[in-house]
Amino acid sequence: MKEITIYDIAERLKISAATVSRGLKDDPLVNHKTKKLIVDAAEEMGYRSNSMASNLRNKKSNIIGVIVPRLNSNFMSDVIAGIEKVVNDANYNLFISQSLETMKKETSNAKAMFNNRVEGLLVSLAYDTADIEHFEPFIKRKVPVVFFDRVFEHPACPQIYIDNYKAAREVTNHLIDQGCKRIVHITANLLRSVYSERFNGYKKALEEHQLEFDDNLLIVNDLSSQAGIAAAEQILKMPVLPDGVFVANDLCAISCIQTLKKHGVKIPQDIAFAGFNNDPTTCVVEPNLTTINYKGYEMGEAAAKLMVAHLNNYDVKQMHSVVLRSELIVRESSLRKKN
Amino acid sequence: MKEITIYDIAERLKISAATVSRGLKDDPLVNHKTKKLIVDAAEEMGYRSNSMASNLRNKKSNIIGVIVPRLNSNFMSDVIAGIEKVVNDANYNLFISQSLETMKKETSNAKAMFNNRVEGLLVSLAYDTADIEHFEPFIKRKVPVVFFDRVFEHPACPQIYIDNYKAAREVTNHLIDQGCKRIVHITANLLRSVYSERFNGYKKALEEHQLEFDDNLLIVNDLSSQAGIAAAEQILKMPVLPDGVFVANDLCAISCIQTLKKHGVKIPQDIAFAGFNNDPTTCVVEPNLTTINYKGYEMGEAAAKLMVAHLNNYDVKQMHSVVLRSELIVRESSLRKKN
DNA sequence: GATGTTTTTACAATCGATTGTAAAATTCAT
DNA sequence: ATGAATTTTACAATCGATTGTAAAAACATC
Repeated sequence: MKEITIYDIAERLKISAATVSRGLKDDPLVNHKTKKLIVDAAEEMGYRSNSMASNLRNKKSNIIGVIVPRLNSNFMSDVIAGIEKVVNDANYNLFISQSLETMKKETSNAKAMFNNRVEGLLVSLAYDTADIEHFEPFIKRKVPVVFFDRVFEHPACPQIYIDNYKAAREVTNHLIDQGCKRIVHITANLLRSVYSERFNGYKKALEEHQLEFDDNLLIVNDLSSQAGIAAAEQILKMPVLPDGVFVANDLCAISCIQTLKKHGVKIPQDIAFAGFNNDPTTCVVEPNLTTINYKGYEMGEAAAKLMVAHLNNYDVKQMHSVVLRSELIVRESSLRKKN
Repeated sequence: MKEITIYDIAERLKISAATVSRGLKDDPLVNHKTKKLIVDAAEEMGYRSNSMASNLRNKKSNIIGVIVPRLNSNFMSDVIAGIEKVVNDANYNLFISQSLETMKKETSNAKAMFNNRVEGLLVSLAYDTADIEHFEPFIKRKVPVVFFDRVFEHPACPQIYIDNYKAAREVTNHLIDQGCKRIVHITANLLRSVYSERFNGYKKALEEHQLEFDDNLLIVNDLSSQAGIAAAEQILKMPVLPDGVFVANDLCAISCIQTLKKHGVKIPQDIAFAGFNNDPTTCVVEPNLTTINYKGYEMGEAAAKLMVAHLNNYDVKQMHSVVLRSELIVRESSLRKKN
């Protein structure tokens, strides 16, 4: 099964390969009639362009790399779906890899991407990534690196995220509104800006209502389902039970709720709950979970669009960060007052 | 920022590019000492191999393509995660695209994959794919096509799936065991073997217990959350309420349960429920949903491993299909007898 | 028909790594 | 030291598409 090349077409038509190459891509240097002959012959002979040869010649790989902590989370698969759509429509190809939440794998993935000469890199950082040295090779070579969700501040790297500070403040305000005075905050590594921002929003809301921040009410874990159970146990052991809990993601919030329920705690009467992400599960758990909604799909789209714009040299160099909309969705888990 | 090539290294060391090329890949034709010189120089000069050049020369793309119905489902993101791991470890790269459940997009994705010269294709078919004409170009060129989950029988294409027939039969048997006599089956396009097999398993179990299959108890939809609500309404309108429901996925089962609950139906006392997939949500819904567990991650791994084996010409040509383990997980939603 | 314009096509080098083969360098035996 | 055997290295062609430039063909003008 021999591959057809432009040389084969050239030979068949008794013209030069250069003309074939130009003819196939609508170059004005080629006569209409010849063009048609070329395209027809290509079709008939089953020609397909060899992207490796063309990439080599053009010094372009046509590949956009993606590194995310995990592929199998609700949020992330939405993001990937959004990225895929935009990138495919722009005729780029996607290389996807996961860091499994470790900086080590993130680094090795980045190196692989680098060696594969991706033309751009979309990144959401791992849980323990402390610096972004490993992206320097890209930045040095002016390969655009765009961060999304779990971002990192760097002058050369655009960011896509939501206003975590504002959202967290809104959530906390809502809980306070509902009469909560002792609000536990469960979150993850405060090195990640998403979590530190949420934490700051939480503190700000407390402050605005003259509630003092209590160190004992802060629980830092990895926000896994497992961690939610442990957090619940920690809460049950508190000398005074809190009356509200704001968890930085839904997964952990839900397992925490379920554990507390098993111990007879009434949600929201005893403890009001709020999560973050609006996972589908939030509408299944009883009571339904109050949360922050922000669409992963749109974040993926936005990040990919920004990347494509950069690669096409559209005028976006001045766009350093894009803040996406997010909204508080109030459900039963936090409703203690009847309106 | 000029890229370093083997020619640059050759010049620096005053040897030929051929030797550099060989030295970098441990060819026995190159002296130990020279090898070290080459590797050191490459390291120092910041050399990175140009995969496009090497792919062109080797006529290999190093790319494995993946086409799935949707990226953003629990099951599928697990699968992708499994595939990613295996493929990355084997030093291949992944091109991922989604058909969005339409044969049309599946076809165009396949064409794109073909033009990008993927070396292998992993496919889970779209909802309405009726034939696999669009994969013929791959098969003709001996590019391995491996189907997983939503498979299609073709002598040249290995398949990875679970025994849907057996699993469905087991689920149905369990419901019958719990005293159900009128069991509704909610499923999707019976063209897809996953669904027809489940349907057959369901019928088989009925037959084994001398229960007659009733056409009115079969509901075919797209198994979406929306469809679950509609199905619940349809059930409520039935002249005689069923006493059991077996849904071909969890998503639809859960929305159906929730709708029925809203109408005062008691689960499992009035109607026992079972789903399929073991989504995380099954442990959140009340009552927890009985379901079939099979790990997407492992399916992804298995499919990718089989692909890599084929590409490496390991002795797997005779492995036409791989059936993965699945298990019934009994939870409250179907437990009417106390053990 | 000679000259000038414009359109169309061909030549040849290039992108960087790979590999069969020939040539050179080294080692060894005598 | 000489020739044979072996190790090490270099030459050159190849993979297929691209593109600047030169050459050829077609056409128009006087």
